[in-house]
Amino acid sequence: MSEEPAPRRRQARGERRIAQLLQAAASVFCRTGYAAASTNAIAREAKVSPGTLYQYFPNKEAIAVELGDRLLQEMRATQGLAFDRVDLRLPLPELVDAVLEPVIEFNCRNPAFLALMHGSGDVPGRIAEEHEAVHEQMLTRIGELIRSIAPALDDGERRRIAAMTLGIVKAGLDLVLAAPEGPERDGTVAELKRAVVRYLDPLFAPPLTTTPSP
Amino acid sequence: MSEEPAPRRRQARGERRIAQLLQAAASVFCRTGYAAASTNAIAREAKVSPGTLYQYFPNKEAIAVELGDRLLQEMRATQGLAFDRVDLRLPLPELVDAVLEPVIEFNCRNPAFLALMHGSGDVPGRIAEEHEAVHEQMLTRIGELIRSIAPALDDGERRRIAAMTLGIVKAGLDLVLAAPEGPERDGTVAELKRAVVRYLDPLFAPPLTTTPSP
Amino acid sequence: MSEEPAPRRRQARGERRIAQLLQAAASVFCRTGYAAASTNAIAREAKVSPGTLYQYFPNKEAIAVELGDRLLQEMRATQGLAFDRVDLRLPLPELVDAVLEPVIEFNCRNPAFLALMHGSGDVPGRIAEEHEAVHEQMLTRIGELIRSIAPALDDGERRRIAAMTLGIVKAGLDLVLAAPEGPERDGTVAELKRAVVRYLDPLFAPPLTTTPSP
Amino acid sequence: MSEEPAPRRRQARGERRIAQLLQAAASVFCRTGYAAASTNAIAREAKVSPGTLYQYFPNKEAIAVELGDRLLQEMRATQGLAFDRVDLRLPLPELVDAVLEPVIEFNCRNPAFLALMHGSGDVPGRIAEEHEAVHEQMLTRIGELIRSIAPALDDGERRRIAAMTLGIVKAGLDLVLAAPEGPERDGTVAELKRAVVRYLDPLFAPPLTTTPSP
DNA sequence: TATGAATGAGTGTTCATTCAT
DNA sequence: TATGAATGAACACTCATTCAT
Repeated sequence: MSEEPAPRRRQARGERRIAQLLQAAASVFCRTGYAAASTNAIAREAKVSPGTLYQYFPNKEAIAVELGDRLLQEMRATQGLAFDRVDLRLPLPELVDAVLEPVIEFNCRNPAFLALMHGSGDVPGRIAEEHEAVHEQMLTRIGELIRSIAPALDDGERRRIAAMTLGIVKAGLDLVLAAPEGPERDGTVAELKRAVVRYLDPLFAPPLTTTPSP
Repeated sequence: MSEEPAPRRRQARGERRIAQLLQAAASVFCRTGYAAASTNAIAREAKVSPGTLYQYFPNKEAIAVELGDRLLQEMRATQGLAFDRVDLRLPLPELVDAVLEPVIEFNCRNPAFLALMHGSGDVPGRIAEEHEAVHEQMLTRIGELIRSIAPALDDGERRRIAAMTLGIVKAGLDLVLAAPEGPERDGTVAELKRAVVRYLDPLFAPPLTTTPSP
Repeated sequence: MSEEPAPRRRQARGERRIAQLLQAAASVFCRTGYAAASTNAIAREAKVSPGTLYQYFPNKEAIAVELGDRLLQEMRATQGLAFDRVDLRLPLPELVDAVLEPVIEFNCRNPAFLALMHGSGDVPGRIAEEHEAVHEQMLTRIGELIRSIAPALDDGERRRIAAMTLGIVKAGLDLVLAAPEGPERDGTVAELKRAVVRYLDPLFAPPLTTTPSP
Repeated sequence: MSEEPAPRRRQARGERRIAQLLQAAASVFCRTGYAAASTNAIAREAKVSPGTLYQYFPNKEAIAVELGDRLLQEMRATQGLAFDRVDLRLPLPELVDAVLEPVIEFNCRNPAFLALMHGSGDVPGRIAEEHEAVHEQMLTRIGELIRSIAPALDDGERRRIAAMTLGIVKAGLDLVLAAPEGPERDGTVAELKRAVVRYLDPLFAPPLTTTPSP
C-alpha cells in the first residue's frame, strides 16, 4: 500500500512524457512533414532535451511509428464502430453522414494523422507499411459498403470506385482542415458529404427503376 | 558579326543545360520527393557535376521553383486553351471532358507537377508561394466555369465548390498516375470524369428540371 | 553513545557500496575496456542507480583510479611479501617460482588489474600516472632482484633487463588468463616461468662457469 | 595523350588524400586508441574538414580497416620474405636476427600497427577479425619455425611455445617503441633478440646431446 | 541516501554549397 | 564554363553527469 504510489507515479510521469513528446512530434510533423522534422526540433517543441527524447524513443522513426499507431488505434476505435454499426438500409445521405462524421471529427482533432498519411515518399519503411495497411483496410471497408449498395458491380470496378471515394474523402478532409473552425469549416464538411453522396448515389438506381410497372 | 553568334550559342547551350537539369530534378523529385532529393543526386542524374548545377541555379529551392514555373507555364498553355475555348453550352459530360482531358494528359506526361504540388509541409517558402498562386488561379478558373453553370450561387459557396472540385481532380489524378497505363488507367480516367460530372451536375438542374411534364 | 554507531554503520554501508561498485566496474572494464565502459553500465551491473554511483565517485576516472589503487594495494600486500621474503640464494627456478606464483595467482583472481594496466592510450591522465607509478615500482623491485643475481651489471643494462622481464611476465599473464582453467592454464603458467628462468639464467653464469675444471 | 593527365592527377590527389588521412588516423589511434579516436579529431589532424574524410571513407571503422589492411600488406611483404627465405640451418641467434630484424624495423616505422593490434575489446568486428587472422598466421609461422627446430614437440606444446614467443616479441616491441631512438633503442632491440634466443635455445639440445659416444 | 529522469555537450555522419583547377 | 574535391553547419543519437523527488 505504501510501495505502489511511487512506481505508479513514475509510470504516470513516463506516460505523460511520452504523450507530451508525441504531441510535440505531431505538431512538428504537421508543420514540416516527417523527413524535414528534426528530433532536436521535436525535443525543443516538447521543452525537453534531446537526451530525454531518446530515453523514451530509440530513434526518430519510432516516434512516428508510435504516433501513427496511437492515432490509428483511436481512429479504428472511433471509425470501426461507425463502419460496423451503420445501418446499411439507411438512405445514402444518412449513411454517408454516419460513416463520415466520426472520420471528420477524428481528423479535426488529430490533424497529424493526415500529415503522416500524406508524406508519400519521404517516410521510412515501417510507417509506409502502416500506411499501406490502413489504406488497404479502408479500401476494403468502403468496398464492402459499396457492395451492399450495388451488389452487381464486378470486383475491379468496385475497387476503383472505393479508391475514388477514399480519394474524395481525403481531398475533402484536407479542405476541411484548411478551413478555419466555424461556419466555413462546417460548410466545407457539408460540401464533402454532398460530394460523396452525389458520387455514390447513382449506384443505387437499378433495383428501383427496374421493378415498377404493375 | 562575330560577337552575336557566340552569346546565342551560349544561351542555347545554357538553356539545354537548364532543361537537362530540370528534367533530372523532375525525375528525382518524383522518386524521392523534394525534401529527400539531394542536389548531388540531381546533378548525377543529369550527368553533370554539382558545381555545374550551381552555375545555373543559386540553390536547391530555385530548382524546384523554376521547374514548377515551367510546368505551370506549359500547363497554362495546354489547359488555358481548354478552359478559355471550351463551349460553355456543352452538356456537362462533354464540358468536363473537354476541360479535364488536357489536364490529365499533361499530368501523365509530367508527373513531377503533382509531386511538387503535393509536398504539403516539407517544401520551403518560395515553392509554397507558387503553390498558392497556381492553386488560386485554378480555383478562379473553375469558379468562373461554375458561375457560368450556376450564376445564382453566392461567392463563398462558389469558392467552396470550386475548391472541392479541384480536390476531387487532384485526388483523381493521383489515382490515374498510380494506375498502370492501359485499360486500368483508362478506367480510372473515366471514373474521375464521372466523379466530377456527378458532383457538378446538380448545379444545373433546379430551374429547368423541376418544372417539366404536364 | 547514540552518535557513534550511526556514522560507523554508515561508513560500513558506504564501504560496502564502494566495494560493490568497484567490483561491478572491474567486471565491466574486463568485458569492454575502460573507454567503452559506460558509468550507467557499471551502475546497472552493481544494481544501483547512476545517481548512487556519483554519490561515491566524482566521475568515471575516479572509479578506475580507485579500483587500480585497491588492486595495487592488494597486489603489493600479496606480492611485496613474495619479493621481500624470498631467499635470494635459492636456485633460479625456485626463486622465479616463489616470486611469480603469487603474482599469477593474484592476476587470475583479479583479471581487471591487467585489463586496467593494458589500456595503453585510451585511459585518461590520472590512470596513466598510476600506471607509471606501479610500473616504476615493479621495475625497481625486479631491478633489485636482478642486482642481487648479477651485481656487476651497470644501471642502464639492469633497467633494460628488468623492463624486458616485466614485459615477458605481462605477456605471459595475458596468455595465462586467456587459457581455460585446468591443465591448459597450468601448462601456460609453467611455460611462463620457464621463459623467465631461461631469460635470467645467463646472468648468473659467467664468473663461475667460465673458469672450470682443468 | 592530352586526356590522361587529368584523371591521373585526380587519382594521384585522391591517393594522397587517403594516405594523408590514414597517416592522421594512425597518429590519432596511437595517441588515444581506436575507440577514443574521434573522426573529427582525425580530420583535424589531417587538416581537412569532416566532410572530406567521409568522401574517402564511409565510416570510422573503414578507416581503421583500411589502415590495418595497408599495414598488414606491408608487414606481410616485409616479413613474409623474412619468414620464408630464412635459412633454417642457421645458428639460432642469426635465425632470430633474420626473422626479427624486419619485424622490428617495420614496427618502428609503423607504430600504429601495434596500437591497432593492442586495442583488445574496444575495436569493432571487422578489425577484431583481422586481428585474429594475423595473430593466427603469426602463430602458425612461428610454430613451423619451431617445428623445424624441435620436430619432436607435440602440437599443443608447440602452439604454447609459439604463443609465448609471440608474446615476448610483442612485449619487446612495445619496449623498443617506448625507447627513444638511438643507443637506448638499439640496446632494447638487442635485448629483445637475446630474450627470444634464450627462450628458444633449449629446444635445440636433444639431437646434439643424444648422438655422442662412438 | 537512493533514485532515475533530465541534461547538454559531444559523436559519427550527411549534404547544400563553394572554389581551386 | 565544367569539374569534383572541399567545406562546415546541422542532424540523429549517446553518455557522463546533475538534480528534483
